[in-house]
Amino acid sequence: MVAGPTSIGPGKDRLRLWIRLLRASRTIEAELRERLKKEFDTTLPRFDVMAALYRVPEGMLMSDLSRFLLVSNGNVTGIVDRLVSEGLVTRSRRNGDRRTSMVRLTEEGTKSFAAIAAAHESWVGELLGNVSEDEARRLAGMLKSFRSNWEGRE
Amino acid sequence: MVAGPTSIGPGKDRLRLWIRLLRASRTIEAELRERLKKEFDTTLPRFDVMAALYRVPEGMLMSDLSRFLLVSNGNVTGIVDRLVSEGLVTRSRRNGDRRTSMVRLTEEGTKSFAAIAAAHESWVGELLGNVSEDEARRLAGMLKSFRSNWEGRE
DNA sequence: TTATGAAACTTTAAGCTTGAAATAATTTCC
DNA sequence: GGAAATTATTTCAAGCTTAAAGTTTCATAA
Repeated sequence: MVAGPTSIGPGKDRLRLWIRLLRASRTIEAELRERLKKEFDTTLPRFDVMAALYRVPEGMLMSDLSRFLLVSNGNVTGIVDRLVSEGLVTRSRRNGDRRTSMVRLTEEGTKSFAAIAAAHESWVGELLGNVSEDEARRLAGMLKSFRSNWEGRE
Repeated sequence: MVAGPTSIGPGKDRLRLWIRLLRASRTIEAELRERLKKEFDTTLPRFDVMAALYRVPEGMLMSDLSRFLLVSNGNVTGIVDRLVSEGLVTRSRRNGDRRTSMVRLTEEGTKSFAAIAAAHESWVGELLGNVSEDEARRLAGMLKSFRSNWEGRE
């Protein structure tokens, strides 16, 4: 998935683009993962969940999280389990529908996330440093169509 | 990692770019993974390893694979183990340095990969269909700097 | 009402992934 | 030559990930 095109032909440019896209995201992801671990003793999936919840103080359902983060249901269960056991989020099952549970950041989780997010943003700025802000805008525009249909805002 | 920016500020455009990049690659990766499973009963990591080996008939060392694919050493061990047990690759330890083993595609592995790669390339073309070939070239150019330093070719 | 189906979530098994520790072989340098 | 450092790889524990199967709850409608 990270190797070069195995043939030349009509789809060549798109294939090359895909490989570059993947290499770029893997490289950046690996660096962010390592720093999250070293600096904050946390992981990327935990960060993702907390980032999603941070935007929505009223909380999210498990299935919302799963859709938003583009990962499976069962996956979210495990990550939230660990976040709960660390006191960073809560599951509350006290609404009308007893199948669902609302997941929210705790106060500690909110505080903790704010600090991590600040570092995270500056890391991304650093890692994408060789992309000018202008170029970043253009690139982001081209990638817009891949934005999940689920989320209206950003 | 996939949520929107949590603040506005100087790094905003780069952060947005990173989030779009990540969403795009996760979306495409998920689709490719699913098709590889359904159509060829294989996985993305196995495909990656085979793609790397396909380009190099003389084979690669475990550590070459690890560097090239941007994954850890231990990871490659497991994937290659499974490919060996499926008869798709071989490990040969018969060169001068007895610490190393040369990993190669078997004849069956080569044949198998060629078929998968053809489908893979057309899938990528389809999934990136809304990016014109011209746009693909420009985007790929912008992402060039993330190409691993290790590989000279592509 | 009560069966039938759908929805939200969890569990499970298998595989992927990492970082760190362990093993084994080679190289370096005294 | 032999100790010490380096290199290549594997093993391990913990966590992430998926798809599929299972559980509980809700909604629909006969």
